[in-house]
Amino acid sequence: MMEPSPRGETASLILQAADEMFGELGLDGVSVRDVAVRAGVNKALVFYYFASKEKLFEAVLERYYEVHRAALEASFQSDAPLAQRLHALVDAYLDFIEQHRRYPRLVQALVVGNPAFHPFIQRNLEPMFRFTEAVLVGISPEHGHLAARHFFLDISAAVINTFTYAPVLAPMWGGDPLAPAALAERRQHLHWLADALLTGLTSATPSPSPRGGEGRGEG
Amino acid sequence: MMEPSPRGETASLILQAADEMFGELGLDGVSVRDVAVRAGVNKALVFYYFASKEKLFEAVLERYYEVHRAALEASFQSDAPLAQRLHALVDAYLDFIEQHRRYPRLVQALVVGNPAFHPFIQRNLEPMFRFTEAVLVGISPEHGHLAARHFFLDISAAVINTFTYAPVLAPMWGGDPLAPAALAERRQHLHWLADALLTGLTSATPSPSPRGGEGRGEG
DNA sequence: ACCCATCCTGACCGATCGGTCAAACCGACT
DNA sequence: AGTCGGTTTGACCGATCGGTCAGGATGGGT
Repeated sequence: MMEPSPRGETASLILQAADEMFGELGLDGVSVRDVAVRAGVNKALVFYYFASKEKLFEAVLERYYEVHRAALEASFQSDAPLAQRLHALVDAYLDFIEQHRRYPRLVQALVVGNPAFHPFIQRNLEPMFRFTEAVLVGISPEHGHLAARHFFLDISAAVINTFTYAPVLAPMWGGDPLAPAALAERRQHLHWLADALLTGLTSATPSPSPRGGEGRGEG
Repeated sequence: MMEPSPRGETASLILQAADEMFGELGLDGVSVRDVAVRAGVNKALVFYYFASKEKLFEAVLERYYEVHRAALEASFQSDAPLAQRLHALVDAYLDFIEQHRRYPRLVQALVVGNPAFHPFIQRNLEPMFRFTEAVLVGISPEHGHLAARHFFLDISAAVINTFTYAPVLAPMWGGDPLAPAALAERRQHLHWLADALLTGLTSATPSPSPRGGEGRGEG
């Protein structure tokens, strides 16, 4: 180990350390000192390469967002049947998170955290939103309670909360919800969920209220 | 309302201030000094009534959990049709959060935050989990990808993420997703979602794979 | 040799944090 | 009058935080 740090890699050492620590302990759970120590690097170097702790955090996230976006787009085949495209979308999401377990905690913490990050999140989330929206174009109405945006929210919530809630759900789940077998079952369920939504959508008659007497309208 | 003072007047002043501030800025975004100032009270009094900042945070959450649990249970009518019971459950969840807008941010931040809180969350979440599970008993198999636990996760995720993601979704949503009209639409969608899941469940044949060739099976 | 830009260091800063403490306050009871 | 328990105060603590700075190394170009 005479030359542990090949030149020019300092920034990525810091980025990697920040990735690991932020993903486990959150933005406020980690100090710049911690990151520097983990990276085996002087603390001042963190500020040399990244303007601030927040910028470092964003740099970590930006990397994830890029890969995530690419994974979603790669799953897209415009000529495949709709159900298959939806399954592919769910799989792409699941696969990506399985390979980047720290990602969901990072984004979730970011969303409920400092509002100063919201523009950053929006900038990165919007492409994925538009993309998922496009999959349902033609099948889902543009407005109303069956619009694509609702399904984007349903599905991404079901996927991401699988991971963020896993640690607290474990006792009720009867074992770790992120164990391979449990995760495979969850994937199966999410496929089933996509099918159920699709069936509901395609068989939906234009008649507005399928069931009587529970209109709760706007307040 | 939300329970009177647990002890004297001062303690509930602190609790109320902590509620407001934690709900907006999270555990780490608020200092004990901030809470004391907001409550118009000496900082040392916070530690006099609550052992630590974390205990104060838990006290805030515990109050919410109690009301939430009560709201869910109140929505339960064992003799009503299943679909109606599910709608009532969704409505109870939505109504509760609408009336306590800070709650979802609090729990979400708690889940992705310090793991030391996990036992606390589990203690409070489990009753609601068991309760929701009971609604589907008989209709949902005990094991496998259609077990009740999956639906608990799907629905609670769809409901809670409606609120936690609202601020970042606004630009894509075309307006505030928490505006009364948007929220009413979301409620309609969630009812539709519950119906779609129920339809899928009741019409499900015992045959395991409804569609060929994409088994990603258990690992 | 010199320069210069990049990379790196360790010491340092002011601010803020959660938490403690001894003392003071205060109404009720004897 | 005294005193006693619950309540309140302000000063204080050590630790840690994000961030800065002056200057030391290093290496390639001239």
